[in-house]
Amino acid sequence: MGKDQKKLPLYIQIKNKLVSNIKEGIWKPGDTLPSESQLMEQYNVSRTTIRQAIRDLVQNGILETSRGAPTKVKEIPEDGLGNPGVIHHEIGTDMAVILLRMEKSQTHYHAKYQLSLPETADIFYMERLRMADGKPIAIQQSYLPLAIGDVIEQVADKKFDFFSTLGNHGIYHTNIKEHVSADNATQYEADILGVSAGEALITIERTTLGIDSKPIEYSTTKYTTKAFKYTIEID
Amino acid sequence: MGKDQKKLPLYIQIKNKLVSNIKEGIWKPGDTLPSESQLMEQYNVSRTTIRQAIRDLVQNGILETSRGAPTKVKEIPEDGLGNPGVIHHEIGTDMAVILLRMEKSQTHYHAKYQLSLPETADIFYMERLRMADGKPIAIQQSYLPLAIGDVIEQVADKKFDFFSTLGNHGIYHTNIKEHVSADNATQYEADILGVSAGEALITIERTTLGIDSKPIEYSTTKYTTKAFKYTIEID
DNA sequence: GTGAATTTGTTCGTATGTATG
DNA sequence: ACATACATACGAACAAATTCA
Repeated sequence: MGKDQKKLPLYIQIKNKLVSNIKEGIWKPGDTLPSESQLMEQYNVSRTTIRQAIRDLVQNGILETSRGAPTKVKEIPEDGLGNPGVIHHEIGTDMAVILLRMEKSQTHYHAKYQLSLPETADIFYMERLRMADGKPIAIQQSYLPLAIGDVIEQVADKKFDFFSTLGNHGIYHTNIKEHVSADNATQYEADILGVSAGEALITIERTTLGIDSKPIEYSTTKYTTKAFKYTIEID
Repeated sequence: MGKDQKKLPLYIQIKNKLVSNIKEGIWKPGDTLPSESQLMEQYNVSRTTIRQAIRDLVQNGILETSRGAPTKVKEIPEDGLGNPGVIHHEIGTDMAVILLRMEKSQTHYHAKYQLSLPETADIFYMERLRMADGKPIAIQQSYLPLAIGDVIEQVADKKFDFFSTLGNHGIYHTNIKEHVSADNATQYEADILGVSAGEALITIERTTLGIDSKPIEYSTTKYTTKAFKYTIEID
């Protein structure tokens, strides 16, 4: 790790140490952190400093505090993105996913650009059909760096949403950028999704950054409008 | 104002007082606040308390601080929503708006519900065509409480985005909820927007809350996909 | 279920660092 | 260069919620 830490404010240094502990899996989602007094001793700083670091991380959605109870590493909600403010809601009760294609590829240059990977790099590619109650609701194409792909390869056909899996491996996301657009379904898409050709679909193009600000996922998902709600709430 | 303030934490009370000053126009966007020491004297609290109140409001996007310089009321960016994270980008250089309809109405019960208004209340209704470089890009229907409507009535056919106007009248928004969906254009919409019937449109349904958590705007906007980008970024 | 210990939340005071004007 | 303003950091005390013997 960079030793430029020396010039950074103390509370930032503490913040980095806490995040490291989470990234290295020493503290997992749901785990409780040492109390503020213990952290004061451990890092030899005042309570003010500890609290400021923790406050920032709570604000970042990494930690969770409540009066009287120990501070916890925030759980990644199952089948949720865990990104405060944006709510994807796929409508249905029995959610499943069908793996259409999965490969390590050298093409997909467009995706490599989004993932800040060199053109020579291999990339993990995945096409999946998202289902609700036995009916298709979306086609999703995901592109991942190989290191990340290895982690979710085993759950690609099981986990509806794989961010929780990543979290369990200490891979967190701090920044998500989504671009929303609308398209008319092609005949191919219409056939797969069971709608009429030309029907309006919602397309979501997503780039997810990890804690170190490097991309960990790029995906394009086309949803049928009937089974999908997209809501943004900002405070 | 409610006198339940007595039981609230001091810094919350301070926060409310600061917000009041802004809402009442005593401090306008761009104005500088009194220094922290002055506020300490004025409200007879410690610097910690003042700073905690200010920190919250900075986080809320109401205030703006920088080292060495006085704290300011944040400006509302012209033609921007000012809501960190969500970026609407209407593509074009010469933006204009055409007022199609404007009235005080007693119907539109659906909108009254969204605005938390009683069914007996009058409502301000407005339908506008948003243009870029002389070509239509969206149809927008806005519903506002009468008090708000009066403020923007004079600029309805001039201001492309009226949030800055509201800000100048001390009306701020702190919470925005948007629902994004896709529709196929009806013949009527297609004619107005100059596209083919059935073409995919992006529909954005928006509810905006003021500082006091009461709705100040509800709108539905249908965009052509060619001239509109919707991006969300969350940290 | 009670009560004591623990833990986070709020608030004061003070001192020093650093950027602005 | 200087005064002013916000940023960081220390220490201390009490309040309020939770946890656990």
